[in-house]
Amino acid sequence: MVQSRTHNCNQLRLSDAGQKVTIVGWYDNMRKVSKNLGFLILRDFYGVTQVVVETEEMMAKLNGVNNESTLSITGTVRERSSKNTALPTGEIEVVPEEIEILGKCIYNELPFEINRSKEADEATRLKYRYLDLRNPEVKSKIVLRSKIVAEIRKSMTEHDFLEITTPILTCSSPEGARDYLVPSRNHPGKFYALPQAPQQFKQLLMTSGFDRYFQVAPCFRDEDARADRSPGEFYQLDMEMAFASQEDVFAVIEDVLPPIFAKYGKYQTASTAPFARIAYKEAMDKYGSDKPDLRIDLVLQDATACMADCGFGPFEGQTVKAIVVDKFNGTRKVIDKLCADVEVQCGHKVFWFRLDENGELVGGISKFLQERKQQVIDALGLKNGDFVGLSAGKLLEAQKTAGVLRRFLGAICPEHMKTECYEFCWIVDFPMYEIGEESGELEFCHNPFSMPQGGMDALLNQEPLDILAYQYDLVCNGVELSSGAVRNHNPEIMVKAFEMVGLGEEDVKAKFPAMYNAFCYGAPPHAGIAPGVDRMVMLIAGEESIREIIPFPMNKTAQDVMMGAPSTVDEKQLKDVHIKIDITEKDAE
RNA sequence: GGCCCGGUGGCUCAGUUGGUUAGAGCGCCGCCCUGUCACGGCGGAGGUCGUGGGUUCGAGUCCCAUCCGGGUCGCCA
Repeated sequence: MVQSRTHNCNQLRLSDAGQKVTIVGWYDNMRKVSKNLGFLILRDFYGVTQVVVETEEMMAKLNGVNNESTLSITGTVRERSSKNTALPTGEIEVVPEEIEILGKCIYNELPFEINRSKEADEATRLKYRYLDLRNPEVKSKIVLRSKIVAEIRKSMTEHDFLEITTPILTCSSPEGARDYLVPSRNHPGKFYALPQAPQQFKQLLMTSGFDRYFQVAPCFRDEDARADRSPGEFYQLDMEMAFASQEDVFAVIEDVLPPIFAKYGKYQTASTAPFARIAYKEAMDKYGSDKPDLRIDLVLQDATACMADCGFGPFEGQTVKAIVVDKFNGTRKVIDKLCADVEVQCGHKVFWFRLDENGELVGGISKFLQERKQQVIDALGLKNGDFVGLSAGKLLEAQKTAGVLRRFLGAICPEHMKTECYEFCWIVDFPMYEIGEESGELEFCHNPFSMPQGGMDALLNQEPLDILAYQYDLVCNGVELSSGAVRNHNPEIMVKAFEMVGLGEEDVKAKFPAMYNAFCYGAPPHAGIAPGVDRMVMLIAGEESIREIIPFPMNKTAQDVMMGAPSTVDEKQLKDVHIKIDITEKDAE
């Protein structure tokens, strides 16, 4: 019978000296200083404790025991003769009387050293994730995630929201991302789908009379991964409020999130209510992005007029955007790298020149501007020493390119970027419709369920491209955390909104039957949002890769290399669900 | 699917213009060491240089193809 532990490995202090204790944990390592003297470090979830092995008998018990085996050690706490102030338990050690091996590690060499697992190849880390997670530094991010999620639940509950779960097996939705499909045994040829988000269910909850709903909701989308986007599945803080406006939603988020960011974050300060509200159009114009990083104080200017017909080919007939940067003295090498980085990132070239300390236009494209020097200086408000970065193209292209340039400039100009804080903002007033790039026809810009600003009147009387939606994004430090909207709860306006893009009542009914029908029975106006939990934890933890904050992440190609998913299944299983595998030669390659 | 970066002992990486026997740190194994805490000292094992083909007297290095990993664009209403 194993003696149960009396203390964890981060608990014993000098005041415990003389006590008989039992501690358990992993054999972290042993510093062996002589034949019969060694210092064994025992590690558990809570910390480490030193065990001094100083007898032949105890040393013999550890002979042949590999690192990472689990041990139970019973002994007496003793004051150390040489203390380690860096450790909470550094003033004491345990003198063992009994050593029991609880779980052998049969390998004397591991895929990577536990305390340096973050340096190992990522595929290896994922395959041996259970070893990777033994690294206290890696484990701490999962602990952090747990604390953040607990705090979110607590705060949402205090704001009178109810956590309600919604189905994981539901039906495929006709728009959006690719679905994960689940074949049905009882209904041959039919499929469930895993929800891309609980969108329709939460709106149905509102229609059912629930007033404030939230859920830490798993969402499934079969799309390719990014550093900040896990493939397959992710979590949202999904919430919805009945009889609520855009401002009601903002108020809840502005109350719930900043304290959590400030409490657990890498940075201790976060925006307070109210967050900046920036219209979509203004964001594109000033920041060249619909997810601007407000820590950077640089803004875009329009330089189309003052660059017109200057003879520089790439500007010919294009919109030109400029970013003026003072106190930037990057060398030619730094500027070249900046331009190259932007081009790699967005595929478009950027250009530059400088107004030097003597008031001369120098560098980059300056020779095209000498004749109109004063005009350029006046138009852009240049001072001696200013650097000017430029982008060109159709309006949106020029804006986006300059937006990327702005981000890179922020990263290399410490004077222009606050780093130790979380800057939130709302992007509001998204257009309801846009002209589709491929179709050339009017399409929904975002979510077809959003309420157009001005309601039916706007749909009937405004230019379609001028109609704005009650649609908003939450952005923090240049990361899009969430989209949300005031929903369209009025079946008539919904049908009209669909008619604008060449669809009609039948399409609404076909695509969203439950929601459409429900709204015909008296629906409350409602609004909501769903900030991504993974991205929030990533920002709070200050991690660059989303895999660091997910307990068991998949790799870039949506495989779980530890479990071997996805995997083949046997014929019987396929037969049960009426599935025949049809792999073409091309697929098999 | 496009583009970029990478793949060399268990781990991290170096490897010059193509040139003899492919190196280092960590880890592992053995011996020594009575207060270590990134312990130290001495010795040792461990490599088809992702895979296949080509150029060459000679390829880790050059060329072609391919696989794998990461990043990015597309995609993610």
